[in-house]
Amino acid sequence: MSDSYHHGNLRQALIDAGIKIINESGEESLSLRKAASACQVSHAAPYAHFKDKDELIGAIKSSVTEQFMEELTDAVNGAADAEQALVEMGKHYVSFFIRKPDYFKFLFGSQNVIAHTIPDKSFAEDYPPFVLLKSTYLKYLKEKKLKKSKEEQEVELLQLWATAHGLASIACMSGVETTFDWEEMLKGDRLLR
Amino acid sequence: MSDSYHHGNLRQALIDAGIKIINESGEESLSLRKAASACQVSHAAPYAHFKDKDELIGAIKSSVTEQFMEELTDAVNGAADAEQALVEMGKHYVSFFIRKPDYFKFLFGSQNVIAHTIPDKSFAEDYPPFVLLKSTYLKYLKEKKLKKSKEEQEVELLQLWATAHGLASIACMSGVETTFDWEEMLKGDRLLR
DNA sequence: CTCCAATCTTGACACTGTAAAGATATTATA
DNA sequence: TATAATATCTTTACAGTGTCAAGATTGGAG
Repeated sequence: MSDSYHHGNLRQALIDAGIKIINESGEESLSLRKAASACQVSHAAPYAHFKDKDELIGAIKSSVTEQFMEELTDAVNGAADAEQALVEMGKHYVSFFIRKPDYFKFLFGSQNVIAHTIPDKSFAEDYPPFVLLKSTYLKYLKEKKLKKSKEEQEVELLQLWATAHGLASIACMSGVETTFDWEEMLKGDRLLR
Repeated sequence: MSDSYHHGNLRQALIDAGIKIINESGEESLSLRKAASACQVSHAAPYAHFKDKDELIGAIKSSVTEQFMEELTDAVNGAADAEQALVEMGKHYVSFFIRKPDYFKFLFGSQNVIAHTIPDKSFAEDYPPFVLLKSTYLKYLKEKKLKKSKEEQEVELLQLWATAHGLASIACMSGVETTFDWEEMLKGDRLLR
């Protein structure tokens, strides 16, 4: 308990410090030494918990992805039916990153989130946001009693994901408020019908 | 002409060296000093041509974007009609980055391409790939004699762009060959009709 | 109580971006 | 053409970075 030498929970503290730094001054200013000193610990202490700077970054990405998933899950659970759940999920997929563009740059920037988050990369079948999208979409098909071939389902799923992800990317890239109308895109026989 | 002290065209040489480094070992391994030494020049020489590392990176991004535009333009010009031009442009938008995932990470990664490429950021109205997409789309509307409101046009344009960009992003992220069917997405009353 | 493994510190190294001061070549000026 | 101004490049220096090695400190298992 004597907290001179042993921090107690340095691993989590480093992750939190990293997130704070990213929020305050962006990813590019995140360094192992800054995170360490934010935890009042020597510059080499992180190496007891992370093999690499990359490993710390991977842990931070997982943590941010959990935040992201929390919002998506809430959006889906709060919807009246599966169709609205799809709409709300897409809306939040985009608006989350518009509110936190630094998160988007961090997650989908230089490195590979998916490779970081999931071990075996069988496309994105294990990537949490995609898993949630897929299950919601399947519920939607059942709800509307729509019969589609596997191929058609894959195309629609990928298109839904790509549209939301592309919008988020474009918005975060340009830094300008994109006046997109997500409902307009989904409805009107465009992506869903 | 005595090429001891003065390089002759160091600015362009640095850009080329940067591109080569990115292609060979990714963006994260690109440093001013490496680019300088690749041009057989001292490590501070770049500062005669670029205020910053950021400024060199901006120049490289412009150069890569030109390459990208070349392929898109060829695709559009080689098409029989405007509809096929739209399809081909989208196809190449994605496949270009699948062939060069490091380019995608570099362009749309940590920094802001659009802010780099164009001075005043009025959304993306000046971003070359978007400009080409827009003109092609308008030609397509005229060709098919389709009347759409300004709002509907904007939604469709943004959706086209987001879909292509999202697919590229997802493909480059996961690192896995995405078996997407671009034509399937565009045709079949999905994005175009 | 002792010993071991986990955790943390200290010191060192190579590499980075960038600034300042000086050297050299090119261009403009007179 | 001679000289001055400017652009280009080198050298030196410094703070910050990731990472490693060696040692100090601690909590816990036996």
